[in-house]
Amino acid sequence: MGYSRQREMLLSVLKDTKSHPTANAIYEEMRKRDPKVSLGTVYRNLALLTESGIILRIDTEHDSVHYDGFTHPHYHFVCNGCGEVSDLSINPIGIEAEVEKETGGSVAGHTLVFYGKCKKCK
Amino acid sequence: MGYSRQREMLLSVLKDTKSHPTANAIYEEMRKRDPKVSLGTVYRNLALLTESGIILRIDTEHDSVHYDGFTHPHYHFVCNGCGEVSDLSINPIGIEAEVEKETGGSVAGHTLVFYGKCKKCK
DNA sequence: ATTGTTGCAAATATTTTGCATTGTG
DNA sequence: CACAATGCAAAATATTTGCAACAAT
Repeated sequence: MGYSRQREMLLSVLKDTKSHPTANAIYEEMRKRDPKVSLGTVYRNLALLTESGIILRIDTEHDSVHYDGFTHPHYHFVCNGCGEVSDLSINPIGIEAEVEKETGGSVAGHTLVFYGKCKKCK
Repeated sequence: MGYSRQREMLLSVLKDTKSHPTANAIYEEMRKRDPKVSLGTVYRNLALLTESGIILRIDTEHDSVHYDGFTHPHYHFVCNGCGEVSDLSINPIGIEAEVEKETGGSVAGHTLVFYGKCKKCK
């Protein structure tokens, strides 16, 4: 994976926000800086960066996939009202070894998502 | 939500398997019993049953949404190799109160998904 | 020069919806 | 009968991909 201006731009968009944007929201933001970027490029780079562990994808029960530029291990809270995705600072749980024992496989990571109503929507 | 033959069939398909099928897999299975069922009906019933908490939806980083007829609280393991989704019997974590304190909102539930390689794909 | 990446547009895949019809209470 | 649910097909959404042109090393 070499360098590319668009990939840099995508990363910078993602690092500059706490809003966990969707592919389309990232696309819209990138278009403000360069109206020529294409949605295909956004998806291709999101896939590349996710596979390399440089960014994180967040799958929720609501809309399409959200992305997170903050890779330090952490969890998420999703509001069932407004759909907002926010970071949590609770400590990572340490039960992967237990899961490996139960499954007989190997665990590479896990995602933990809490659902509910945020302060505003409660 | 009244009774319907198709909804019963869907539930029975889901109760009879541990495979956490996708909407389409459920549709195919139902077609074997009644070739007339439509995919729209499957999706409508999956939405209804999920909202009522009668079944569970599982969002993974791989393919489309999986469903689970087993509602007793539990977590999942997804194989990055074959895509198989399996149940875990580890104990539910009790940190929703902590999340409520941090967010100032209310928590209704959470999902915890482990990723890795299963015994076969390892 | 070679290889990776892009923009564009078309193709897939997934999910939702309108509507006339049928099933359930 | 009244209302809910269905089948079908079309629409809306989301994502992936082929390919010729362009950018990076």
